[in-house]
Amino acid sequence: MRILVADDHDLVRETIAAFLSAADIAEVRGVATLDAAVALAEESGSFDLVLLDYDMPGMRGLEGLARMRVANNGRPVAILSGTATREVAEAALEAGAQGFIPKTLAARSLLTAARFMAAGEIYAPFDFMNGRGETADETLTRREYDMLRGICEGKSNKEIARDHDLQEVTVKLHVKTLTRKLGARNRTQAAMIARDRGLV
Amino acid sequence: MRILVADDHDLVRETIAAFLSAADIAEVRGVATLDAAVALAEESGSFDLVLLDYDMPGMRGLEGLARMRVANNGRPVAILSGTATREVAEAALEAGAQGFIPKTLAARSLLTAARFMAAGEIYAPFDFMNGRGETADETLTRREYDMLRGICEGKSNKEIARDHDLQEVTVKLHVKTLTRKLGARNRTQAAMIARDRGLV
DNA sequence: AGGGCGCCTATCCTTTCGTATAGGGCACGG
DNA sequence: CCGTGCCCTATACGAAAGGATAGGCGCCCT
Repeated sequence: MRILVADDHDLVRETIAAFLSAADIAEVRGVATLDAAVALAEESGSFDLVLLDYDMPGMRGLEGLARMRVANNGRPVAILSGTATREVAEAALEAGAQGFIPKTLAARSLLTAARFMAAGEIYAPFDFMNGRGETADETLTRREYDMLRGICEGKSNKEIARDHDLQEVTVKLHVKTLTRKLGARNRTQAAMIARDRGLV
Repeated sequence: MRILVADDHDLVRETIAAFLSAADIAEVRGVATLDAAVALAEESGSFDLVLLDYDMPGMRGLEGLARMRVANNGRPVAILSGTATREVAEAALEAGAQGFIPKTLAARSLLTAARFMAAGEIYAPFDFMNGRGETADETLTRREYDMLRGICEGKSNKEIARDHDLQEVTVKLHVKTLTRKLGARNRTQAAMIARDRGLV
């Protein structure tokens, strides 16, 4: 079985690829952009399953899904995301995705899901689709990402403000909202969560 | 020549891998955990050289070295570290490592060292082995590790104090010293450094 | 045209963090 | 026995962080 993992976050991609390789998956390839994924599929033949990160250079929402489906000769393409909402998941399935994989999914489940989708079935985790699983509409804005980067570098609000030519209060505002969105209690935990999810 | 780079820090791993690839190394693989490294070696055959980060999930000190040596069919496995002391380097060589690579090593030297080790020679940088290279006596005490764990979980000093039946001031004291030892400016940066080095 | 959203700012206030200084206790090794 | 290192505590103070409330501006979309 040949699987292609397309994710711009190294850690995620490498880990997933390594895990699938460690299972009985014969060939696992990894790329970091949609263009690379499309090119690889066109050049080396279609894959039994393609896992596409929703937030990846070139994706433009679900436009990238359509391109990939063509490039993969209509064979299974699933969306992978750590942040996207349930609405996005539904839209993805609507648009012909073979499944939707939240990055919070347990590794074992991923393997099951991968086999399932490669076999032509549509996979969507139940509790995610029914709101119970991390509604996660908590997508960060550009500014919030800026603040988050600063936090992860151990900077103070004042420094972050200076770096981006803002007032300290404004930084505090963004920091407050982004920590809420990440489900963190304070900046430190937000930094750790960001690190875990590769948001930095 | 096939080389495997196992390091949980994305940037380091990718950089080393890219550099080796850019040289005349035929195949360079990268993984982020010891388990992935072992699995890959067992599945895809042994490597001419494996570079193992000393601070990486699953390593448990030099236990991981032994596992990897078995998984790689006794072929060269070297230890890679940005923090470990000279004592660790010596212990690693004692335990059968093919070499010890401080991350401060120049890129060119790395290439030389890699070829050297792949050829079966034992590599250990002279000035590192003789004390001049980063004594790194900045080793944390038990208590400081306790505090660090709390910090990484996003807890407040007060909570950490309660968890360990201490006064808040005491926690502050330890936090201050450990952040100094780690070269961090504040708890958040200390948490990130702890993560990067796998101290948690 | 109005509503929603992202964004910026302001004031005010409380809590937490970080640092400094100054002790006492305990264990270990020279 | 005394130094050294680790640990705990106390008081105190300035600096950050965090939270609440309120308002203004620009943009997009229906």
